[in-house]
Amino acid sequence: MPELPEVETVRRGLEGQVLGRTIKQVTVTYAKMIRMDKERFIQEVTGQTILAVNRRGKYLLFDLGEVLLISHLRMEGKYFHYPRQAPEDKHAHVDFGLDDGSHLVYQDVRKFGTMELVAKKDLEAFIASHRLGPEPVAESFTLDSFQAGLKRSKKPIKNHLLDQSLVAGLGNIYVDEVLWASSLHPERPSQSLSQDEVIRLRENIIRIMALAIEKGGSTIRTYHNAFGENGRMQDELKVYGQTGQACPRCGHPIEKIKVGGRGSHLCPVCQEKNRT
DNA sequence: CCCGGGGCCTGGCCGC
DNA sequence: TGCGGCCAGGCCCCGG
Repeated sequence: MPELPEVETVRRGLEGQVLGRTIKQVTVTYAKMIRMDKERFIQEVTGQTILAVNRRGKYLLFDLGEVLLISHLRMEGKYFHYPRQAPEDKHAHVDFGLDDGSHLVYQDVRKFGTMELVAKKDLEAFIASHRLGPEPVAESFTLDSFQAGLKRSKKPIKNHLLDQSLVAGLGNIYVDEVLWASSLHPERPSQSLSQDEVIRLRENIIRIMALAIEKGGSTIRTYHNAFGENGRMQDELKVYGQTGQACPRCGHPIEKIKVGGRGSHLCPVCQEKNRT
């Protein structure tokens, strides 16, 4: 489940392998993941050079000059880069043949990932239409806008952080981690947070996302080697996947509950629900 | 407007 | 052992 740190790790890997390469040929074997006409996608991508590999939230942005190829890995999407022909793989859905004879392959067991082309000038509109909040860095993710967004909503804080609108990039793992670090119960209504709690939460989001990027992301369930799957952040996780283990802060066993239909790990003592 | 639930997918796991 | 059923989960869409 790639979240922002894992996508950033993938981005860095891709940058090292395909930057400056020209796409000579594209093969799409699962058309539904291309969110536009498949033939038009192939036609527009073929012959373009990868000028940069950027990222916004959990989206990868391949800069092809006039257009951006926007790729979302969703749950299990992965990129593989082969120096020659790619091996047969029933989970490989898109194959980009590059001008040095190498192949960049998108592989996705669950077929949830998406690819689309967006004109570079329409990037801001794309971001706005997807209600994508700021990157979780201090300069972009301001206390004022975060606080204002929380004040307007009764939504449980966990659901609110997952919807990407207040801040981009958090998924189920890192939301559980930042809420634990902030001693906040995931079901606390957004608007019930005190100013001190909002300040702490924001700082923990910025800190934990930066740490996770530095650690190369988390490797939770490895099926194969791929970009971004050599992470070390899993060793730093305090609550995610730690059901029954002692809370590192108070020693009470970590519990797993459902919040908004999602598995949520928490310490019921440190993250008491009925607090200010 | 908000919220909840279903759909998209498939492999792994559980229980019988 | 085999198999049915359920779960995981980001995001979108629909209905209330």
